[in-house]
Amino acid sequence: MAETPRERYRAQVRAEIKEHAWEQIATTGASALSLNAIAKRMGVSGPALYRYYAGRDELITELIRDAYRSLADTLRAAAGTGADLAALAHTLRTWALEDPQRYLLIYGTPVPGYHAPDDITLISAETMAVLLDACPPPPPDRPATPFDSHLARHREWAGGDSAPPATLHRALSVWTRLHGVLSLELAGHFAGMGFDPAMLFAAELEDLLAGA
Amino acid sequence: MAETPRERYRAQVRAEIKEHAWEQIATTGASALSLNAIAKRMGVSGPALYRYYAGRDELITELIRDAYRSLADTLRAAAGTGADLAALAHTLRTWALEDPQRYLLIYGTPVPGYHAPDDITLISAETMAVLLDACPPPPPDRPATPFDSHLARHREWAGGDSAPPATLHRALSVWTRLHGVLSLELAGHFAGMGFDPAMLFAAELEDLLAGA
DNA sequence: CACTTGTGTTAGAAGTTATAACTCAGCCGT
DNA sequence: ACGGCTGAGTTATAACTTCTAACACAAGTG
Repeated sequence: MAETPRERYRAQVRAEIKEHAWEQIATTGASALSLNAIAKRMGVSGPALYRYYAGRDELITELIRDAYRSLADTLRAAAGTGADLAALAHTLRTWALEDPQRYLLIYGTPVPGYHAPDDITLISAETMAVLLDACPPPPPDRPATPFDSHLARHREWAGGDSAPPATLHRALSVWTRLHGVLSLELAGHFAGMGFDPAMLFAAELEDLLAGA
Repeated sequence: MAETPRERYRAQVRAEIKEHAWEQIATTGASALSLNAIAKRMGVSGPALYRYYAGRDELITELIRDAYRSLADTLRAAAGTGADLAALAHTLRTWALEDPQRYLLIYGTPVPGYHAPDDITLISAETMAVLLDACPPPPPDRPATPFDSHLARHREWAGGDSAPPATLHRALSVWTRLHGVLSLELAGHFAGMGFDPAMLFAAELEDLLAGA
């Protein structure tokens, strides 16, 4: 390693910038993130930040990477302590509610032109792998659905994993259903409806577990 | 009515502005929508647009309103021709794929400070009402889930509708599950996975119909 | 101890939203 | 039909934004 003092300082400043960026994103949203405002809060002048990030896009990309990383680590840590699918779902929801804008930075509206770097899609795959491992194998008596057979032939995804198509299907259902409830909750679409989103989340989860 | 020529012209220009706005949103996303760019494309100078919209926020609010309106009208029209829940789901998906950014303008990442005007939430309720009407009543033998009983006591939502809690629950499941698949598809999260999102959508829908 | 490297500075270009002041064309009532 | 008011479009300006360029200087490096 041999960290020079300058590298150490550089890393520290980069981290500080990201910290302020998260703070700002949490209050004003990612689209309104301003390098200038961050600089002002750090007591330096605008262009100074360009020594550390090539531009706004690179900073946001780094934040997205960190968000993916945080989610993957959180879920993997939970799985490591023997959490089952239900506990994993709860971990996901807690992580999302902890910082809604962080969740939405990953799963929210994408910028049309933007393409994530390859390493980010790798981290995303890691998250899916944790989810996949937590999905119990399907009972052997259940007939394969059309989507199952489709998955058997089309799975560039999870190449290393030897899970049967029905399990892949299940993981996808878990993912999309939990995301469906979570994203609508975070976006405030349940606001005027009176019920507790946590209970809808629990109901959907219950349904998923019963179906296994 | 008695439309004066000026009112007529004003309405026409407002419509033209929105048209260009949609075009721009489709290609660059809502966050990058620029009044200046619209003005340039219309051959007028920047501040001219402020005669028609008080600012960027008002224009976007109007676009959001139109998006909700379009979705509600589309679904209601489909329901009017006797479409069942499956057909309605297909209509929703078609509408979303037709202009992904329009869907995401409604259901994507919200701006933290933003609160939609009341009339918009009314249109949203209209959409939910269509969905609710298409949900078949639950078989009477099924026991109420915890969420069902929760809904029975907490439903500021759908006050006029006399649907039983189990039907409300079903409508919420339909909404959140279809949205889960759709939003991840539109955001490109299924990109590298190889399978056809339409088939996952169909599988989720099938599951919903079977559960009824 | 001198030198190179990198950090922060100011200046400035090219954008953006938005307001103010002004010109002028077109509608409207007399 | 004609004068006046209303409102549309203009330019100028302020206050922002991202980002580049040129410069000063402090710090680590040999």
